[in-house]
Amino acid sequence: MSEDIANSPNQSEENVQVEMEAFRVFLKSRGYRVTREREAIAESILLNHDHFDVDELFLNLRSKSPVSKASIYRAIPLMIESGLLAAVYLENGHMHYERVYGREHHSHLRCLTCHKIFEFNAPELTQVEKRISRMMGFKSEGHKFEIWGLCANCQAEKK
Amino acid sequence: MSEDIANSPNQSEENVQVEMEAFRVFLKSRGYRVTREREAIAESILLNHDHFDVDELFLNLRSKSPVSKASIYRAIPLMIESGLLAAVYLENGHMHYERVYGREHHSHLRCLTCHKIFEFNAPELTQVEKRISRMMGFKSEGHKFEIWGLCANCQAEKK
DNA sequence: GTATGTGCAAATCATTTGCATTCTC
DNA sequence: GAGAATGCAAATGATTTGCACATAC
Repeated sequence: MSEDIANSPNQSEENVQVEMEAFRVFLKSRGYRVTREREAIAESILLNHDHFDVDELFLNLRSKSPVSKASIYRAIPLMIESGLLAAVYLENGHMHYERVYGREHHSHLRCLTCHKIFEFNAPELTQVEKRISRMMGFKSEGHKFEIWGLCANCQAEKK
Repeated sequence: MSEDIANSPNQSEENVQVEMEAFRVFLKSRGYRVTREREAIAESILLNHDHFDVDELFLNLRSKSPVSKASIYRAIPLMIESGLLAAVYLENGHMHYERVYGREHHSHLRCLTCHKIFEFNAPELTQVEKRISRMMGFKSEGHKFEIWGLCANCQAEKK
C-alpha cells in the first residue's frame, strides 16, 4: 500500500460539533466538569488542526473567549487523555501539540531550516511496532516516527 | 533481515582512548579548546553508554573530576555536534542523552511504568526514511522511532 | 599574552501550584 | 450549596548567561 499525505482541511462546523460533544462526554465520564474555558480551548483546537504551542493557543483564544494560560496548561493533559490532542515535538524548549481526534495516525518530517512540519503516513511503521513489541514481550501503546532534514523549498533557496 | 538488539557493553579502555582522540580532533578542527573539563565529560560519557541526563553526568563526574553544570550544559551541544552524543528523549522536563559515537543506529522502546529504555534495530526504518524523503523532496538527515508501552516485567508485576 | 573556557550566581522561560473567587452540577 | 475550576501571582526547575578569574594555545 502506498502512503497518503495527511492533508487535513479545517473541520466543518458540524464535525466540530460532533467532536465537541465527544469531548463533553469524555469529561463527564471522568467526573470532570464541562466549563466554558474547556469548551473554548477544545473548539479552538478542533477548528485548527495545525501544530501549535501554548502561546499560539492562548493568542487564538484571546479575542473570542480569553482563557488564562494556567487553565490551558491544566486542560492540555485532559485533552490528551481524551484523545483530542497529542504532544508531538519540542521546539525551543516548548512543546508543540496537534489535533488528533478523528484524524488518521501519521508521522512527521521536520525541516531544520524553516521549522515547517510535513505529515506523512507509512503503514509499515505499525508493522514494525507490532513485530518489535512481540519480539520484546512489550505491550505497546503507540509509536512515533520523525524524519528531520531540509525541505524542498529550503533546498532550493540554498542556491 | 531480522533485527539486532543493540546491547552495548561498556567500552574497553582502548576504545575509549580512540574515541577521545577523535573528540579532540573534532574540537581542534573547530577551533575549540581541549580542556580538562571537556575531556572529563567526554570520558564519562564514553565509559557509560546508558541513557543519562545532566544530573547523572554531574554526579558521575563529581568524585573524580568535578565539573560545573554550566560547563556540562555548554559542552553538550559540542558533543552532539561532534557525533559523540544524541539527545534521545525528554522525561519529566529534562532531556536524556546517550552515547552514539561508534554505535549502530537504533531505536527505543520505553516502558511507561518503570521508565526503562530498551533498544532495538529495525532496518526497514531507514528504508522508510529514504522512501518518504524521496517522495516529499526532502533531504533527510536522520530519523527517530520510538515505541512506548508496558515492558514484559511490568506486565508480569501487574498481576 | 590573548582569547576562550570555567565556575558561580543571577537571570530566563516554560510550566506548575497555592489560594481566594467563580462556576458547574 | 459543595466541590471543582479559574485567574492571578508567586514558585519551581531546567537551562542559559554575565562576569571575574583561570587556562589552553
